[in-house]
Amino acid sequence: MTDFYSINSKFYLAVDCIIFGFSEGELKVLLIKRNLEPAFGDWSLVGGFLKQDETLDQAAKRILFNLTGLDHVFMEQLHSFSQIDRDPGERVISVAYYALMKTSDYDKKLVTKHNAHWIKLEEIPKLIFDHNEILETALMKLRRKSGTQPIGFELLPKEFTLPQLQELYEAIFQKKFDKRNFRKKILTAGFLKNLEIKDKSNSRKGAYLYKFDSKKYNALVKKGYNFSV
Amino acid sequence: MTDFYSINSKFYLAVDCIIFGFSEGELKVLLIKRNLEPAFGDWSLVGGFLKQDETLDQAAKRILFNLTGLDHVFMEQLHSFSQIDRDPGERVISVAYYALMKTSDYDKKLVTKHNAHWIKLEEIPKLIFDHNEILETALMKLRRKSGTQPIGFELLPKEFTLPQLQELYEAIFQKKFDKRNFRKKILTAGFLKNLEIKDKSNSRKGAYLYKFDSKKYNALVKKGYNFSV
DNA sequence: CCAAAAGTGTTCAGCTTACACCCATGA
DNA sequence: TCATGGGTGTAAGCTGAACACTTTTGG
Repeated sequence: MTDFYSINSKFYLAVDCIIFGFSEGELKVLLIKRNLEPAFGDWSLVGGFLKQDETLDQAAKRILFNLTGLDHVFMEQLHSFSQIDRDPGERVISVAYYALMKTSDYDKKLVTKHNAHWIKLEEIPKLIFDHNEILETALMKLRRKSGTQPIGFELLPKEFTLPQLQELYEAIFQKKFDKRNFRKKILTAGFLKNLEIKDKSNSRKGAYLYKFDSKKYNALVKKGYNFSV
Repeated sequence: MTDFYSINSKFYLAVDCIIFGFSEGELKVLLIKRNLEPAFGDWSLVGGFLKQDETLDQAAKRILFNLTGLDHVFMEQLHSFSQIDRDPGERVISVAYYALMKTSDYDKKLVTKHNAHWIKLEEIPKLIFDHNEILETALMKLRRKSGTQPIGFELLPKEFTLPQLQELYEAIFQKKFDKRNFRKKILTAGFLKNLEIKDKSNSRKGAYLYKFDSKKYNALVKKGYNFSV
């Protein structure tokens, strides 16, 4: 029985995570400056190896949790990378995941311990192996997906203002939107709830805080609605 | 050096292919009725194991070529499936690929030898392992992607008629389109070339043959065009 | 001459885009 | 009172959806 399998090769499986965040009006990625071999001192994505008793999804969750202390983060499988020499040490297949998180609530001690840093998209350094390519793939996916599904909200705090939301979409798509049109589209869609509280941290006048109402959104989707910016 | 890696586990990596075709107005999938162990007699996707000296893309190409004798088929990585017991014999991670091909030009001897059959979407049998789930994922991807990129043309012969094209999109999206609106949208897009030849195999009047002009299409895409039905 | 499929235009509604000024407030 | 960011409406153009009849031709 096992013979059928054992004529085949086995491979190391890495899980690498592209962790996106948004703060100070900028899209950022959580990157590691490695403090262990191999490639000591080089920059890389957050990653680890798949274990026998876990699925890829579980491995990705474990890796994210170990670094940030966060559970229940938006996370999705991206693509598997298998260039033969992508890791010069050994043949390793990497399954990439991307995550969207709120930069406010993660465990800073853990992140410091792993020597991880939030790096702006425009300031991404050379990463080890094919990690720059993986990151590029993730970014394309984020753009494509943000255009049709409201995943952007995963990057904002639970309560956010419309100017913040617009800033986020402008960071994702790298272009400016018209304030009035943007608000109109978002608000007429009907899945944002105005909390009637003003956030004055950014202006004297203050901007209303809103909350994403996923129940209303899901009801819309069932009726055939498709979010797009 | 190798120590760093060797504390980790290795895994079998399968590559499973969902091969879509279109004929007689129906979307079909090429499935294998297994004539070898394990699971003799059961239905499955086309698949194989990754080898040491090839990438996943190469493995997928090899598997497709061995079955159909075709090279240069549209093919894309879909997703990796890693449920621990998905294959009850051994732990196997499966990387799925989907392919779109013209059902006209494949090597029928090879296909017969592997006991493969074109099965209509509505008549998919119970498949081994999680292959039904994989197929379902592929179908969703095909629908999503056909909505924004002209991949449907991969399923038609090089020269095709507009009624054929419409039939294809109706099969993919499982709904009828208005003939006039469909033609208008496709033709005004400008990447179809009328060959001024009529195909009379389907009607006395005959329908004009068209060709997909990928140069024109790529030029459009560069200008920001986005295909959608 | 007729059955069967191919081909063809117009109208209306809703959506997207472009565009400029007033509002509220703390310092 | 003023500087700063937040908030608001309307008109024009474009796109998507609905809808029915004529054309061609082999048998």
